[in-house]
Amino acid sequence: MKSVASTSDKILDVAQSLIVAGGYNGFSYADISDAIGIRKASIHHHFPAKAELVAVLVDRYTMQAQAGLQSLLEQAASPADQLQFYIDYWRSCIENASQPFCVCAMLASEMQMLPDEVALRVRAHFRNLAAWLTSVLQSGVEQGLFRLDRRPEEQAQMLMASVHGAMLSARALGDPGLFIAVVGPEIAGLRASSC
Amino acid sequence: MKSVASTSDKILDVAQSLIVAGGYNGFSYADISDAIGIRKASIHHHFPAKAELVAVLVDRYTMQAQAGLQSLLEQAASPADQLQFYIDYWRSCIENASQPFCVCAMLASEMQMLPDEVALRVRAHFRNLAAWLTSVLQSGVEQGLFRLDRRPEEQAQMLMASVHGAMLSARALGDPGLFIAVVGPEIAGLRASSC
DNA sequence: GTTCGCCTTCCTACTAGTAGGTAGACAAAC
DNA sequence: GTTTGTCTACCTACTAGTAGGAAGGCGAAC
Repeated sequence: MKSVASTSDKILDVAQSLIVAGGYNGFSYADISDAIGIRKASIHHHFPAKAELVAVLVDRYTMQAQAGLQSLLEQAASPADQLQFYIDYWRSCIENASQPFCVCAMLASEMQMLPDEVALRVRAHFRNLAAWLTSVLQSGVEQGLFRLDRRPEEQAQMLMASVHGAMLSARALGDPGLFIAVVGPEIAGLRASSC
Repeated sequence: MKSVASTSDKILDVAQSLIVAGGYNGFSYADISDAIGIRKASIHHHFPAKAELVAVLVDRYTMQAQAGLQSLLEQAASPADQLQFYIDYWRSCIENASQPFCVCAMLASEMQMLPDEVALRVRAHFRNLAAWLTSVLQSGVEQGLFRLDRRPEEQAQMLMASVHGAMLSARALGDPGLFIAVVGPEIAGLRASSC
């Protein structure tokens, strides 16, 4: 029994894929209107202002991401697997083009001209992701799976930057395989056997 | 004897800083008009269409970058120094906020909805930068300065991704120091003494 | 069990303002 | 005397957002 997505969910879904493609200024209420066959004014009924729509969208994205990362902690056996599943998730998103970029990475690039309510939430997502990576690396070190050159929080920032930079290169050069070509070696280098 | 910048150069300068802040859709002819005290129509005299303006801008940026990277090869003694000067350049750009992001990295994030003439040029810049980094790493290996885990071209892609990802993190978290905190260790890991 | 009022959702029709772009006049420079 | 650069004035299309109303669901009052 699959419940049909509500109108506001459909609006957020479309808006998200439009943001992934072109950022905050890269979509309009008219674009969403065309995509889901509803009038512009009806979208304003659900989300009075654009900044609010995107703020809700980022909240939803952050919560989904947090839930996904949490379930990775519970399902994947070791920190090494947790990291591997995380990048495998993005690899498949990029390779089947279902979501070829992180919404928050996209918005972060426009940080300087984002409404405050959106900028705040994007920043929170970066902090959450960095914290998750830090804890996974930390656990890996404690279990003797990883040998890090730096403190876990520094190494986590390096890894996060690699992931976002790899997404960007894959997009810039039109080569989805570039993502894993960049990120794969990066996590391989963290393994205890590397030195 | 310093020649005064021409109007078209001033237009490109302003457009560049606006793109760095908000991307292709983040600026308008009216914004440029306000910034340099000239009418919108006068900008259209120099650059009939927006896509053309940005294409010229990216051409100029790519040529400046190529010249800068070339002079780094000539001025810096060793490949290790060349790499160091390259990231020092970006560190200072980010820390004094003169240019806190790479124009082409910014545009690359919007690749999917860029006019063809712009997308083409952005992609070319990525290829140029990757090629430069590859040749520097290659030279470093030949001189026994670097020990790489991967082929130079792969390692160059990883380094480029790190640089762009570090810019993004610095911006997202509002912490300019994060750039060097991420990229510094990354190039330190390439040095022959690391293993 | 039907009428009443409220709420949700969507609609048509509109606003003020901004987008990129054009036409043509004018003045100075070559 | 033509080219170059700027201007005023304008255009069409699109932007986010608003006003006001129609259709239907739902629970309580009668």
